[in-house]
Amino acid sequence: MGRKKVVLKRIEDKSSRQVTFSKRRSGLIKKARELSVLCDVEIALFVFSSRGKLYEFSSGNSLSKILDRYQSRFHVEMNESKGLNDIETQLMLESIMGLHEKERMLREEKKLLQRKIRAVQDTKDRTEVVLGLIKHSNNQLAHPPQLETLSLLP
Amino acid sequence: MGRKKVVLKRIEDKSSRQVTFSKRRSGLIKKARELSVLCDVEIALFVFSSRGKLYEFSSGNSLSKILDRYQSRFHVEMNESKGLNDIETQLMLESIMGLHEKERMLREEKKLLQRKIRAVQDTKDRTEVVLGLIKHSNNQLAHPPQLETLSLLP
DNA sequence: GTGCCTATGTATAAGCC
DNA sequence: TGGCTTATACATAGGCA
Repeated sequence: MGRKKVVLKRIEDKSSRQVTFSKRRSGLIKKARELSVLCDVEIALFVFSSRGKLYEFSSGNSLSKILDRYQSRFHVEMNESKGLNDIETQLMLESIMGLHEKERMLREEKKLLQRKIRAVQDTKDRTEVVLGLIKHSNNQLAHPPQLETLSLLP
Repeated sequence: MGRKKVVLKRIEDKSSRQVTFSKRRSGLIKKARELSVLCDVEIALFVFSSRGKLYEFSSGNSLSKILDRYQSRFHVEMNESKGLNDIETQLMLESIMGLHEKERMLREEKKLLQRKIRAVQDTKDRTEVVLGLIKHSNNQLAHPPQLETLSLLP
């Protein structure tokens, strides 16, 4: 799927290998998601970069429900100050908290972006209404509209 | 990739769903294998059919090695001496994984939204250029612009 | 269900910023 | 660096046997 036929062998050039990894990894995850949705099956996919970073996809219907339940129970336990004092466990907790915070912030950003889209769309719509009025008005007054430029409009 | 564009939604017809599952499952596994070879990375893929049958692919290293790596990403030792039992620790790790995935997906959504904003802004800009032309043209022809409506514009 | 066929939609190797 | 574009290779939906 590219300019050249690909040979199934480790790509030796580091840069090309990185680019291919990035492209194919996202393609693979996309296809995993499609398969899980189209065929209503559960899928778990783990991809580790050579530097150890993990990229994963999991459809987990039942799994995610279990996790949600687990997470809420987990927060309750936190509030009740159950004895979780092991240093590594603490680090893990902070990791979870940090991720929840990140998620919250990203959702905020998403809301703002969507609001912005609506705003821009609104002014665009109003502008087009005005254009419609102008066009109509020009026709009514039998002015041959010098407005071929209108064809520029989407 | 077929006679028709596919809609990302569960295929309701059982027979088609089964055929698609079979085709796409092998395609997915093939691509997972290609990625692992071309980019020299480790991959584990699990697909559960709706009847519970497991189809899996995992690159070179044994599954257990990959899972070990998955678990050790947060420097957590999976043993009884750490105060949490295996199930709880496992669930917590999976919870972290889920959050990472959420974060990734939110970032992607954000990118898409920003792209959308740019697109809408572009058509808006073009529309306003046209309006400018019209206004100019009307003035040139000494038509008192019946265009107070223009004040609606931002 | 199983396998091929082929038209068509997708993924992606290169290349250009 | 990462996005975007283009030409091509690939995957696969719908058919048919």
